[in-house]
Amino acid sequence: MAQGQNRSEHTHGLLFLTDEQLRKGIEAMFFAYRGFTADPDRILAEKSYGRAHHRALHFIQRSPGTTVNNLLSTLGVTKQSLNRVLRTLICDGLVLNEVGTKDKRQRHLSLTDAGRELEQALSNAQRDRMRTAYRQAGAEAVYGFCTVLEAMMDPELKKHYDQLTGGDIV
Amino acid sequence: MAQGQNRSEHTHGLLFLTDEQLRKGIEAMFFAYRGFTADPDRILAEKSYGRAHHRALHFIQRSPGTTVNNLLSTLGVTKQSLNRVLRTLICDGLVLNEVGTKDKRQRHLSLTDAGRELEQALSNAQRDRMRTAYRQAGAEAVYGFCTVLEAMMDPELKKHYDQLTGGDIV
DNA sequence: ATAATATGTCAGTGTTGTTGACATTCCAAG
DNA sequence: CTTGGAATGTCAACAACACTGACATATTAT
Repeated sequence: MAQGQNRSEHTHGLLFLTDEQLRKGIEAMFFAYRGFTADPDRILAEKSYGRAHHRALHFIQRSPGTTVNNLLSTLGVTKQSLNRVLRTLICDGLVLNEVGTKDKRQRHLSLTDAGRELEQALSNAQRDRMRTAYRQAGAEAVYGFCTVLEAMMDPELKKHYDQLTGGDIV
Repeated sequence: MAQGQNRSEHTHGLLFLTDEQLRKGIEAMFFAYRGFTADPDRILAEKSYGRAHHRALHFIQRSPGTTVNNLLSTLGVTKQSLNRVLRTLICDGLVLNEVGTKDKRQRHLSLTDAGRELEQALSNAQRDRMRTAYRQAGAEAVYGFCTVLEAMMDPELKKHYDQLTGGDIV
């Protein structure tokens, strides 16, 4: 089968890649990322929130009780930038900010019911497109998709990714 | 939560996808895109350009002589936003702006030698990471990577993508 | 006691996107 | 030939979201 041929190239350790092939991958990333954010963006625009709010909600949902510092290094932004977003989310009653019990300097972040509701709406929109794309492409393609994306990450960000996803494949 | 899923489900034509699996793909996209733009961003920062300049240079290089309108719909931004970027690139002598011969309303955009030089530097940085990731992941994974990304695009953007890449695989 | 850590906040700046309004140039249809 | 519309350029104002730098406040660690 064709797969065997492809794999044999891989076992030789040398994948012949033209600039055209690489350029195509670059453009695929560009166009796909637009689609990736399009659906949540529409919901966010209604509530006059932005992508930064979505990201904060997502990672707080993913790690309830996380600290500000941890969220900072996951998102890779400055505390001033994150603070602007967090302040509005806390004021709007979407995020809870609780003083740590062990270390009272820390603030533990979690979602309120309203926060969970919005996060769900955003995630559902994004997952719907993801699910459709996955089904259209097939399981093997999905496996390859994640493998390449993981290989593209900066090591520092890969750590956060592995920590969140548990390190297992797809 | 269910952990019994494997590729065999693909043969059934129905991919069973948990929210966890989809969430993982979403996070992979987020973290990978950061890596995807990191290297060009460093070069751009030195020259006090931004990502928008990179995108303009890329697509002008890709379709020399393209019109402003075509570039607009490829990039998916307003003409005012693009114009700000184009103006600096033209003033800095990186982009040529020539009145159309057939239709003199149109402006045909192309890169100067200096423009090509910067575009090459940016593209090389981005392709290097892409190449490394491709080699690390293998040919099959690359095929799947592109397949899923293509399935994620909005139909309108997919047209531009197909037009640029010629529609052939990887 | 002092230093370091975790967090919050203020002020300023830059890039990149948005709308809205308006001028110019030019093609094409009446 | 006039008129409508398309393609382009530009001005102004504004918002989101990133940055830096400086400073304040608890709290913990040494």
